[in-house]
Amino acid sequence: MAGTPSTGRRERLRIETTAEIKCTALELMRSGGPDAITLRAIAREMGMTANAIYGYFATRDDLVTALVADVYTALADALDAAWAASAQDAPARRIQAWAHAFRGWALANPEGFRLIYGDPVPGYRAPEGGAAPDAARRVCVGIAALADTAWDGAAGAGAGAGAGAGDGFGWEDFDPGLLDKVRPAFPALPPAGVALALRIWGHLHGLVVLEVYGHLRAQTSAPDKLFRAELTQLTRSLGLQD
Amino acid sequence: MAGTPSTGRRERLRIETTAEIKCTALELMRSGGPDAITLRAIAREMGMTANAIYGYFATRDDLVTALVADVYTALADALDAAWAASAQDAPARRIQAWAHAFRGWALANPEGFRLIYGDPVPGYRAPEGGAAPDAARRVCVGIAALADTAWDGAAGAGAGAGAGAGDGFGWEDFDPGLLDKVRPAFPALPPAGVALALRIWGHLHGLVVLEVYGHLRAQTSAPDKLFRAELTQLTRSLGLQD
DNA sequence: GTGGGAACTATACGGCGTGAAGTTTTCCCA
DNA sequence: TGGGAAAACTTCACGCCGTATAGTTCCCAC
Repeated sequence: MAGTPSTGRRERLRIETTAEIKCTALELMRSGGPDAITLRAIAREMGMTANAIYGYFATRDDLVTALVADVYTALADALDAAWAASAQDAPARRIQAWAHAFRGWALANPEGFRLIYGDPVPGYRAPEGGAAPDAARRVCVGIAALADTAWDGAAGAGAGAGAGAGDGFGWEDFDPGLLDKVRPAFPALPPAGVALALRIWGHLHGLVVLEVYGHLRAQTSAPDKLFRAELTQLTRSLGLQD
Repeated sequence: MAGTPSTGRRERLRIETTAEIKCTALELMRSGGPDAITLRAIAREMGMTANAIYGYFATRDDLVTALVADVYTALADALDAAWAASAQDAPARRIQAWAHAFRGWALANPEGFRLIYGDPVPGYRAPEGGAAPDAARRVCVGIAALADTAWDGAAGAGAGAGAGAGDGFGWEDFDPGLLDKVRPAFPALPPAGVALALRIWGHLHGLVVLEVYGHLRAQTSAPDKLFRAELTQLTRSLGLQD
């Protein structure tokens, strides 16, 4: 009832204010794009002075970094949830469910998508470590699960077709931090499978980013049909029955 | 000798100054990213006042629009040149040459790539018409040429595999302005072929944009190998001999 | 109840896009 | 050849931004 007794009123307030700052920033982003994330605007919204925020984030970029981490984590959560929800389905359906969740999230949160994958805000450069790379790896592991499912569920020849272009890959081609998560989870997945995962990532990301940034809409009025065709072709090339 | 007599000294100077503004802006972009494109910085570099630029571009966004058009045109030129240079090669090699030209241009001009395909500059929103959409369509037509080559050079079954996922597309699914250029140039290409072109665009764009924005490098140390594998798989799935 | 530290404000600096007004330069025509 | 219009450019101003510094207020532990 008393909550964690180790945290006094002081730190609780601090945590709440920190959360409010991030929440306000996300609201501003949703209504005005990532560019609207402004210390002064946040402070205005919260009835504070811009400088007060410096008590919670050393710099504007630190705040943006925290937002990226939060949003990226939300995306990873959504993808994991979609994956888990389709646990009973056939491999092809699972992959399609995951991909639709990806596109759906991006279209529902275009500003968040730009924040994560685009140039978030004027001079922002992402720092080295932190929570955002973790979320990125979670997404990659999720795609590796797709690849593993394909490897598993495909006829031998089918998997060969999907992997055929992956010859020549070795574990040394990939980030150790990624492999630390991928290899234990999917022991049967060879290096070529990880390469396949990254290529699938590229396929889906490409179509979605073109759509979110409006480049696709200029050429076609049916991006959803295009995406569906892409998925059909993807599962087919992986040798999966749909 | 006298040049075009219809243009007096006045307009010639005007054109030169306009070019110098754009050139200076591109230099700033190359050295400091798209964010460095600043009226004041350009003016400083040129020994002028920031407001003087308003005599040439009504607004900063207008300048950015002009830059986007120029850079996009340069990209389209590079791609067309690569395509023309491989005219004697087999379809698979031509497609690979085009794709490598695309990735190569992006890696050589990452700032330009971000300018075209990302969030160029704080609050910038692309206008409706103009030269940039033209260049975009040129690129799309180039990819349609890829698809047409595949349609042409592939065995019937192979083309069927590539197009299999394209069933259900009609001409009404695509931008009339795009079709105006594509259909006369490639009369044999069905709607599914245009869909295939857009999907190929998505594939390549996805991998390249992930690489340019650093998301791929975090997961693999061999993005070039990945891209090559992608192309091998692409030509294979199109039923082309490499 | 008092000292210390955390939270916050006030003020300031330089940089940004942009508008209004004023000044200089250039060109064209009477 | 001179005068007036137009173009090119500068100056000043406004409100926005991130951020540094210094000062103020208030809560909590001793």
